Amino acid sequence: MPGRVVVDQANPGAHLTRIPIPGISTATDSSQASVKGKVIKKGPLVSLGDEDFVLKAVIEDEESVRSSSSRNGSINVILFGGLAKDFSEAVSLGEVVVMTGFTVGKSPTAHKDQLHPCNLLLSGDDACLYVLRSLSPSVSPSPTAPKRSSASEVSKPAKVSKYTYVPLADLKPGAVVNVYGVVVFFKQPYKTRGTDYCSSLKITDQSNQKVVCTIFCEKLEDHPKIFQLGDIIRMHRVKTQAFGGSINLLNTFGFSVVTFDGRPESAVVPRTSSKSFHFEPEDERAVNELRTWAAKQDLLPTTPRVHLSSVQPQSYLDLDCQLLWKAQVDGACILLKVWDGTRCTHPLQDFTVEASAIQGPSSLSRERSDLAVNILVFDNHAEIAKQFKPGDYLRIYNLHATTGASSVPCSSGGSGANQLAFHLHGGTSYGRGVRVLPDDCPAIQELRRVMECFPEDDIFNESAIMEIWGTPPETLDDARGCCATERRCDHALQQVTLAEVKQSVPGQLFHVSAQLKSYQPRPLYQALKLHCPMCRAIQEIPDDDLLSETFLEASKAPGRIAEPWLLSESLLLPGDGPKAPGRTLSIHLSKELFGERKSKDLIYVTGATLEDVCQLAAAYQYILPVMPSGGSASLMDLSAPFLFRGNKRYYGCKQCSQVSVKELKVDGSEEINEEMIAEAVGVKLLQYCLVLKLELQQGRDTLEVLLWRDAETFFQVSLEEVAANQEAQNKISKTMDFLCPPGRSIAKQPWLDLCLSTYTVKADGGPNRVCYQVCQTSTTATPP
DNA sequence: GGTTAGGCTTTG
Repeated sequence: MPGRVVVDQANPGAHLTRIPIPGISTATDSSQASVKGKVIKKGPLVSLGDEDFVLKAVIEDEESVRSSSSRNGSINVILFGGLAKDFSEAVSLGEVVVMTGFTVGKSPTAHKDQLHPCNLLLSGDDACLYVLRSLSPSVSPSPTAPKRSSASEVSKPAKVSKYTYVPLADLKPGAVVNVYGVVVFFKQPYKTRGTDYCSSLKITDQSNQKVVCTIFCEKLEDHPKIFQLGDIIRMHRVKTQAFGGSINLLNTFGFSVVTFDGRPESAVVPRTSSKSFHFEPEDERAVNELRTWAAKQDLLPTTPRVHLSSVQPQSYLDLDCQLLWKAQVDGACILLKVWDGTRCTHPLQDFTVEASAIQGPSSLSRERSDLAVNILVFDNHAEIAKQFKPGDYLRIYNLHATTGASSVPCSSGGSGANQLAFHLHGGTSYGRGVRVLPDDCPAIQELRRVMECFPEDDIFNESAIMEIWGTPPETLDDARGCCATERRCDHALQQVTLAEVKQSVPGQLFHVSAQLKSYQPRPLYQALKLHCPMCRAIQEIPDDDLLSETFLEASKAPGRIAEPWLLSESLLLPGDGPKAPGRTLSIHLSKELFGERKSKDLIYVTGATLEDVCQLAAAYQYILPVMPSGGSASLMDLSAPFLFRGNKRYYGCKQCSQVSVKELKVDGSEEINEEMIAEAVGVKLLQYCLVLKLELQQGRDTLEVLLWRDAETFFQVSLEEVAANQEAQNKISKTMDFLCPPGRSIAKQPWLDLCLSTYTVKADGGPNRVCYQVCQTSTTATPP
């Protein structure tokens, strides 16, 4: 059947010349050729509308992979039309296919994906793809079981899988083996005294033997991704070791690990950070066999998932929740504010933390703050929690719901003997730990369904951002490689089309590949703005002309500053004709700082122009412009920066600051910083943010998305640096020129691999709006 | 081609 995918046909394309993948070139006479390979990548089915589809896959020449290190052993295959659709439905990763009737093209992505310089295009009636499928391959863990092959298997007799898996009861000391198992105990990776993190787990299999495994890896991402008891784990190259009368497993050279959800009904999705891993249809069967077996055993403690609404005092529980904000309490303790969409019915212990110590939106909607609880995370877990970001979904293992007075530094004391507090104690006993769960994992989907009943809060004020521009717009062909950006998230999501993103229910994450058609604002520097973490207002950065005027106005303020804690010195600067009369510039030094030999750290200035301040900033660390107000020092209008440090300018929020210039108290050893100064003068510091509107294009479809919350990750720059120096600004504009080159056709532009979040913005009065945002994505290519 | 840990509740 031409133009279709054919399963189970004996010896397909036998009348044609089989060309090994490395041997393919644009000179190949494709009408007389067939190509065979194993599917090692399978892209999403991309709809072009009208029952037209395209799909990209990568196949690997198994012979050449085995025999040489040739880079040309893997080739991109682009399937069109019904063939793409059939392939998407009928062919699995790891299966071997034979193709005929293809044409050979030049691969536009060869320099990026390092694959074969050509690609194979399958379209039209001549194209045909055959799947070679064994009818009953053996995946018995026993290495001795022979493998039966179906008549459709064209390649020689049955080949034995590259990997054999040893039943846990058959382990002998002093061997390197591959194993499959069900996880019956685990600890999240924890830091050892050595150089590595250690994962400690216990697994079992159909042989009923329980075996302890210890995995040492320096990088957290190389550790087994175990989320819950019952997960299935496959390990390659672990060594057996006798310890305490039993056999343990330890990772060794070339170690690799893949894990799977353990529930029989769930899809077999490998969890791994390794880019190329061995996965055959037999693996899927092995996972399913273990799942079915495990389900019939009484292996796991049947701890139901505990929601905050069903927490019992003095108990230990595992909790799935979302992080709203966090605050460092002291060196060994972090406070996490979390919620799970349910209400804890017990009275809760309260904590107070400085607003400035909070990372994330400290002002939550009523609904959310009613449901949110505090979790104190100690010691080793506090170290891990430092990496968490507001919005992360967390699973906390062996969380202690405790009552009784707490004496942690942030406890606001009070009556409290019956008040409930959540502690994640230090140490790893009983698997105590915490990890971020990927957004697409079933437990998180369930959590989201509950949470969706409560209005969306965001780290920034979304409507403020949407006011800056209008509403998002509307409107595929081609398949391709990538890419000028890469995703930094660890969501195991398939790529989808822009159309699918638009059709989705908000509150989800997607992986897409698209080009950048246009972006705003132009000029680019207008994208840099100021943002208040407290009231979430966003404002423009004033230009120097405006600032000069503000400074000039302030310099005209009458009177003197006579603060008892200041030493003042005035300079009479000569004028330059009637238009530029003489003026007085005063410099004030704090007596305490002078006594602490920190007189160069901070000076207060009066009567200075913007140029004066910039000049003084070269000689002093911090410059704080002030003006007289009834004998005391007062700050200038907060539309101007209230503080300067070198090229850096610090602004305060007009709405949230309660300005009053007080003496800065320092202890001798402490370094002065902008937070301390801001606090001394009652200023709530504004933060720099970058807000870009990107128009993504995927064939004929486009989608407008925002980039702001993760702009620093995207451009890999600090926005404070961008605000202060030209070099950092150039980095951003060069990157944008590279992603969206002026005057170049879209066909020649690079592709971007992106992680997108979708969410609803509550507009005042108007209908709710769905917005899209680029998150956890970084540019990879450095523009020339 | 090599140390770490080797399950079993903090003491906030």
